[in-house]
Amino acid sequence: MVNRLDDVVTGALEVLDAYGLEFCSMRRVAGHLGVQPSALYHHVPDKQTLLALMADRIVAGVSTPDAGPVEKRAYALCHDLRAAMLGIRDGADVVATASAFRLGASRLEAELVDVLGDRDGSRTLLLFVFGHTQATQMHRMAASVGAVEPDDDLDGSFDRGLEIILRGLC
Amino acid sequence: MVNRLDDVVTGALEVLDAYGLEFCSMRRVAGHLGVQPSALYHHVPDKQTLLALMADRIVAGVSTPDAGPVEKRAYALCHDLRAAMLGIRDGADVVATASAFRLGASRLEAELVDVLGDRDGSRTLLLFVFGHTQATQMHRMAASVGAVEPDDDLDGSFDRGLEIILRGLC
DNA sequence: ACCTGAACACCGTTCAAGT
DNA sequence: ACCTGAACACCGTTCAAGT
Repeated sequence: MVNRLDDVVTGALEVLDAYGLEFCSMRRVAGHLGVQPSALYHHVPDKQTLLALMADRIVAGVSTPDAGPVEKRAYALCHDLRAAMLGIRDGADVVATASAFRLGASRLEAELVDVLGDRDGSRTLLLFVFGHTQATQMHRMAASVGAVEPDDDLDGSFDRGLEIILRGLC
Repeated sequence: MVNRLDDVVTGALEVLDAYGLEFCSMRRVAGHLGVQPSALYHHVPDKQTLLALMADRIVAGVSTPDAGPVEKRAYALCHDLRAAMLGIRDGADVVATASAFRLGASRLEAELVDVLGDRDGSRTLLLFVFGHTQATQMHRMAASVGAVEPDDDLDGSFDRGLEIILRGLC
């Protein structure tokens, strides 16, 4: 079986969605691809790099609308980003961790700075989106296992947090 | 050698500060305490619980001043919390992860709700403090190894982010 | 270019047994 | 109450070698 780097990332995302980050090991990804664990190191120098590539793919379709009032554009980006991360198991964890590593240098942050014209404001907004989405995803997981009573207004809480920051920003 | 739960948490925090979260394994903590790995399970049901106890200890001294204008009290709490997490290697990671698990149910969030009278505002503020401090600590680690040019205004960036949220809140 | 097979130095956790 | 010793089922990564 022949794999390219793209196939490896795709396979890793399939394992992530099926088993969660905790069990998304190099050995499991290799098994899923029908290959020995060591074969992955032909495509990727280490696990951290693979996780960064997975994060890039998760947010690949997210971007800022290029028309409308500043506030609406920022709002739309944040909502898209949240949806993309919620679209795959543990997606928020994967993206947040990878992004923390290059804070100040991520595409999303650069786009937001472009829209808002405010470095610290963009960072504040992004950190909130990551943090809140991680908490949402964690809470949903815990609730689906019955470990906690479900919170039915996580989306509302996200919106209101977003509005607090945008209010302070504009 | 006889250990209590408190000694185990203390030992774990020493290992954390000396080697970082990545190498803060149950086996290493046990070794540090001069005990077999299995001995830890007499004190703690699993690693996750130990990490939660470590997080509690890291923020144990943090609390809201009970006088002054609302904004100053919230500001002081956030700064104290940040300082406590920065006071130990990977402290922000440990506290943020443990807190994400009980969002809505942590002592710090309850105190903040008391001061601000706003659930979503408190959550927004806390998520920012965790996210920004994690990024700060990560960046400092990377800079100290020469992997990245040091950013000399992380503290200023934190303050400005805090002000954006407090402005939107009051 | 892409992969195998074997090895190295680790993990978290369980469990019977000891004191 | 606190711990040992041994085991189980895993990790990430390296490296010589194969096609």
